Amino acid sequence: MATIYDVAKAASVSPKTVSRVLNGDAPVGRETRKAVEAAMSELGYVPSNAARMMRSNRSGLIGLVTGALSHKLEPMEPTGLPDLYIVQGIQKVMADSGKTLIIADTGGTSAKVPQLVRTFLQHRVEALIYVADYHQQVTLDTGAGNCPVVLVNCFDADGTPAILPDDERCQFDLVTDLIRSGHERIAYLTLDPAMVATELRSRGYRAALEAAGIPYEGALEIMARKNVEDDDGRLLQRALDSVLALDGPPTVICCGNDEMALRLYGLIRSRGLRIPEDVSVAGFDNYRAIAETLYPPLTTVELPYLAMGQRAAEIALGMIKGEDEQLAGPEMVQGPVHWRSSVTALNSVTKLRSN
Amino acid sequence: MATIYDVAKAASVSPKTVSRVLNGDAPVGRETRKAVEAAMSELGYVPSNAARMMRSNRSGLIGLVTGALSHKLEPMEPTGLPDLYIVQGIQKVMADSGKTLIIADTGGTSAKVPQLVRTFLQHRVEALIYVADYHQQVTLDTGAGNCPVVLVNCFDADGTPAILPDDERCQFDLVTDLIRSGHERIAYLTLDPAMVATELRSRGYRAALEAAGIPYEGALEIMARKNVEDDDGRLLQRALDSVLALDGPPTVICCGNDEMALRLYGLIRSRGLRIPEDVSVAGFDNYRAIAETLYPPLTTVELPYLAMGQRAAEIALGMIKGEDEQLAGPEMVQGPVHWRSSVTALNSVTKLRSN
DNA sequence: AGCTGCTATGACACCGATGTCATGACTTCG
DNA sequence: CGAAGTCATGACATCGGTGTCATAGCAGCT
Repeated sequence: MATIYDVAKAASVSPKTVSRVLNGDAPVGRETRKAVEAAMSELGYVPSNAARMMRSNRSGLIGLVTGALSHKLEPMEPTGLPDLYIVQGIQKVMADSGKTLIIADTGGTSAKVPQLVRTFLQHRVEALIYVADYHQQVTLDTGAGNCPVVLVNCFDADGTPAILPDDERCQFDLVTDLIRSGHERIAYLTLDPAMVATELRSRGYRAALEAAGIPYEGALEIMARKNVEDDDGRLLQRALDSVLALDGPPTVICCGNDEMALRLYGLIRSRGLRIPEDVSVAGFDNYRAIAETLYPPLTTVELPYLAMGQRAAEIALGMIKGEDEQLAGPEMVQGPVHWRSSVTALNSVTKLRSN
Repeated sequence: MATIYDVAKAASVSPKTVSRVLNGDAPVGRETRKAVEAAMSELGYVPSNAARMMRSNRSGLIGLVTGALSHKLEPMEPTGLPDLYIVQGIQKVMADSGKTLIIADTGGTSAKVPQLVRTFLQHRVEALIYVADYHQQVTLDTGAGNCPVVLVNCFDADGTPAILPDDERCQFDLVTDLIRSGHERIAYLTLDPAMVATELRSRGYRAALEAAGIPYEGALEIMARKNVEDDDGRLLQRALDSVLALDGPPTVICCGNDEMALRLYGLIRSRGLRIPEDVSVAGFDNYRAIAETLYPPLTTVELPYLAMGQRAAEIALGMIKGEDEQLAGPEMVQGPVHWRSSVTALNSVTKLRSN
């Protein structure tokens, strides 16, 4: 591979002059510049980042640790593919600011993390971003670096800067919209209560009811999914039958996520009911392959994974520049409700929030 | 950040000895080694890959260009998220062999590719892998490098090593299994014929019929999806009605992909038909969030994206080592049929291929 | 004793860029 | 016309490791 010296020789100038042409940090004569540029393209010269980095101490690299790419191998992924959207958001912001992303995957075992972090430090990454596959608490061993760290979709006990989805607020918004459109009997089939998100969304559900003056009824909120292998949908069936058998059956059923809603479509129809004429359905996640493809399309709320990634990247960039933004705790991000035809309006509301 | 010199001073040895401890390329005295190791952990020393790379000319980096992370922003992605599985497969193999992946995203515009490749070359990647988001022909401007290149899910005119899904064979296997289970009237609702995969799968469909001695009937193979924005499912409705209205209606309907099958479930039921009692349905892709969640679960064929990624990574590693595997043309990879209950067996076949 | 061979270690150059300083030619101004 | 300032360029050191070669100490053999 051609070096700056080869170019210099070919153009009959000093290496330093070639450097100046490359970086434009000092004036270079018109003729000289031309000669150098000709020599560079002639030799197919590409500057070496390694050498450049040695002097400047700036790698231009951002390290990203994630389970995103591999957790889908597991049979029991709790949610969907949110982390991929997060990665996408990060990638976009970083690319726009000239940084290059290096990505490592935990492969599901967090034991590999220290090793991965070490590799990143060897490459002298300017910041480290850790993306979890679902909202959770983590204990990250950053390997004693003064390297900026940002957590996404997770948080730790040390107050490390973190970006989190506002599960509570999202569920609150969704349920509030349902209420506005005239629903009062609102069932909520939840995910595994061991998950942080489940608890938070539950709070949002209850808060929305309370805000509207609708009494909370325990029989309408049922756990319908456990993160264990032998749950092949029986929990969901039982939960559905349970709410349908109530004296005042729900007019709308909220699901823990869009996959559950997809399953529920089948179950509801196999009981001879129509969606949304007999019962409305709402999801969570805006997993578009499902929500937009289902018939009728699914009303759901979007967790703003892309935005979370972008925000995390911005914070990381800020920390690199030394702007001590002092994110004391986690920063919450919320997303819009997507109103689709799986929910009927029971009243004649003229205009719903339609973002 | 501590350097090898700091460590040397702290341990009262020469830098070279520290280097020897790090790499184990020459004998070091027991006491000396201990002292050096103590000094290293004391100072939190992490070797600089940049400096190391300068002498060895080995970056340990593999460049990956993809549209994977961003194409889902587009409203009209042709298939699903196959490329993510490919990336996952690559990542796994590379991590196992000690390479670090650096990933860049085209953001949907292939115009950015040369720029991205340049950045990779600056980082002196040892190989370049290009992953397309769906089976297609590309013209990749590798920027005049002698850097090994592997294409995945795409191919070019120059015979660059490429890994491709064997669409034809997969569709052939699926249809053959349908025939074995007693089906003879097999409809096939295809994707946009402008896509390479559509043509190949069509061939597989016809070949399977021919192999079984079943005459091909044009009315049973209908284009049901165009990659244009204004197709909101009307094509699919028309296609369905068209095959159902035939004199000999199909006993099973094959779909261009699992998303189409998901849509079809709704349409079939809205016409009062049951799945699979009245008509069976088969998909393509094994998009698990759909295929496994649908009720009844969807019979489909898996495109082995993960395996494709792994194979591509292995080939890239081989090329780095100089093993001129001389992949003249593209290498085809196939995947298994997943037999699920969306298809009834019309005869009493004792055992089906059940991989 | 003298030679060979092995172990443990250090001195020094080098990889490919860039920062610092020096230099020569030329312009501008008092 | 000489001093000061700008422009264009080059010499040289330096970043943090590693490859090459030299060297000192010591055991084993003849």
